[in-house]
Amino acid sequence: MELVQAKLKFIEAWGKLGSEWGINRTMAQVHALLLISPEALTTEDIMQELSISRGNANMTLRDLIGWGLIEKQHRPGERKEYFFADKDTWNIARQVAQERKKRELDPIIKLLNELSEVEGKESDPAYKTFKTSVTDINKLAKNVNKTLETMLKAEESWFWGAIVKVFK
Amino acid sequence: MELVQAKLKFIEAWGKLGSEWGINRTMAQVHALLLISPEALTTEDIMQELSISRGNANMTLRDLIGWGLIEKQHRPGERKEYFFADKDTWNIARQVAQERKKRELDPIIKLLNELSEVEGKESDPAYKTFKTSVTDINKLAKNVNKTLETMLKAEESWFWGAIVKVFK
DNA sequence: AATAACTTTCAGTAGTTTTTGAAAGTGAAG
DNA sequence: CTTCACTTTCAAAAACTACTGAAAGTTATT
Repeated sequence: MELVQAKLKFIEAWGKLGSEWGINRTMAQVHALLLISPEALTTEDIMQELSISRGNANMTLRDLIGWGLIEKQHRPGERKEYFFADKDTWNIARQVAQERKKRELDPIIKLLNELSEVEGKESDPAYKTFKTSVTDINKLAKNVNKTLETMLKAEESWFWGAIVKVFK
Repeated sequence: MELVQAKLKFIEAWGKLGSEWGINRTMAQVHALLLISPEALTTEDIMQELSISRGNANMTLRDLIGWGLIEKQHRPGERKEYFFADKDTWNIARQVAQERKKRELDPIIKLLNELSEVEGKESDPAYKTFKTSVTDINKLAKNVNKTLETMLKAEESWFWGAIVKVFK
């Protein structure tokens, strides 16, 4: 396969994957573009490569910075801003995991803890079923949380080494 | 907290979580409703509880069956169909993991393998950066894949036991 | 074979999210 | 203090996704 087509395929696939995970397609595509680009790019470059508007490019870049996935670069003597992506895949995975944990897992754990406190009679089937479901989901959520926390702190090689050791 | 409000909160939260993960909000809410319901429910019940249309309820229930999260139940002497959710949280997690793996991870691994084959000169920075990114993501994806496969086969207690043992 | 009890479909509508592009903002340099 | 080179904002439009409800379809019962 040619590099040019391969790049297009990669950008497209990354965009699709993003949108399946609740991440805006354009954001994922801009990220993909920067990931495979050896040089930092300007807003103009990105607009051209992906055929998107200035406004869209600007917002998307801001969001990516918010997720900790890309950074601004300034070059001496130039007023333009350049953007480049962290190329370390493990960092990317951690960044994304951290952001989603904060936005999604943490609030749901908080809620589940509250819902565990609901009051009712053991003899009421509606109560019993509710309580059991909530308690079980809570346990699962806490295990996921613990594992994520370990991952966030861990080095890649150690993490997968440990996992593989147990699961082989 | 009262059971009635707690149920509403749970359904709302589950719906929100679903939509953040690319799962239709209504589908997640119907699932939540069935999860905390001790009895199997009819389409009619679900329409009423969640104030949704017949068409929506029907499509959503079909999708949930497709995900392996709920089942139809027939009662002797009745023509109505009843629906109930698998209440085992670990099964739910596995079902969802399996479905998403099949739809998302498997295709991306296939593509990454293809993209690893791209040809070019080592001296071309565009080529080198592309290749490195793709190779790294590929490695990560394969590790995730392996872990998921283990999870899909595993018993809950064994799985978390193993994880906790390593990460404590 | 007619009715009744239900389920499924789908064209149109409503609601949500994303994108555009022009205008406003910013601040460095002359 | 004005211009210039850029960045940011945001209202309106477009694109996308989800939902409705009436009509068509299905199957059990009489």
